[in-house]
Amino acid sequence: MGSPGCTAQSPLYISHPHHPDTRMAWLDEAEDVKPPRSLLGVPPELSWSGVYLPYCNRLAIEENPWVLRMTDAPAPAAPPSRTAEPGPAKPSQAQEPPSGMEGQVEECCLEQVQTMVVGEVLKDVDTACKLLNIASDPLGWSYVHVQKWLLWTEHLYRLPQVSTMFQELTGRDLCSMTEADFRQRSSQYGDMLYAHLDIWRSAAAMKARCPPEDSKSGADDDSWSDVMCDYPSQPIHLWQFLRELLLKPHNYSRCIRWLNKEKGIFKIEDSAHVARLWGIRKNRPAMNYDKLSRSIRQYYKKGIIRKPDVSRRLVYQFVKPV
DNA sequence: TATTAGGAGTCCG
DNA sequence: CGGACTCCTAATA
Repeated sequence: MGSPGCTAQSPLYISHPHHPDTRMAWLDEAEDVKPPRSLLGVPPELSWSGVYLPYCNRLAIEENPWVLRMTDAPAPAAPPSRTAEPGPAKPSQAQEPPSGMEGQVEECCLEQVQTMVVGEVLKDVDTACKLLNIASDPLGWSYVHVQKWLLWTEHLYRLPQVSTMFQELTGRDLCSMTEADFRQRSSQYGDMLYAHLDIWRSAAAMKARCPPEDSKSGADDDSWSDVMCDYPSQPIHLWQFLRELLLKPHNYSRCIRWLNKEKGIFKIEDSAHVARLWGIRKNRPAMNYDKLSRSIRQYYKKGIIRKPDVSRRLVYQFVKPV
């Protein structure tokens, strides 16, 4: 039988790259989707740690693998139970918790997890910045940047369309708004957006405090920076965008990946997802794979992208490999 | 049913 | 004007 099986479990579920059954609901169609309520009510005056843990617990459960990959932590990952509470996770395997230094160990682990989580959040904010081509500090955002961020946030938390409630606002405007102001614009999701903005502001503040220094630090297979430096803030071309996604397998291999990097052959694994990302990037909420693929096909004539010799569905080839 | 291909009109920087 | 978006028809797997 073609029963959808795992899809019916959570009311939050819309679509997920892991599932072949990708039911695409663009933002304005997602009326039945409730926001992750546990995100709400996070007092803005809380510090990093206070803010992040609730968020990350939630986000891990929300399953946002292409953006927030908390679940990829090297620690023996707890099975993704659907309880969002930050309480002690019940070990599912036969593993006796040591009783003696339990407190110390727990505290130490907590700190490690916290550090890791903060790092991951910073990375994810950074990735989102690059994907959206906006600065990480909301204070510098234009109207357009604000809208992009809103679209992105809608996408992330599967919110119905809220961006219309925040038109004509710069990042500075946004930052000067109180939580009540947010709620006034969107009674249902205002506080959540406020909290999410707070994360970005904190991330920007953190980045300012600790300068990047990333450069050669790790074997971070690939870096956006070179890509982004080439086109500081110009309108990006589709082929460039696709290449960017391909150069970030860590985040996007579930939706687009190389089949043969040397030859420039790649496969779009989740066409709807790639289209959605492109739509967010270009501020085109109505973007879909139909249109995206039409744009790709325009590249045939221009000799930028072509179908590989053996044509396969959703497989394309850069004429000039990277 | 989703993907592929390409024509054609439109919009925008 | 170029590039992308949009809508379209038709073919194909």
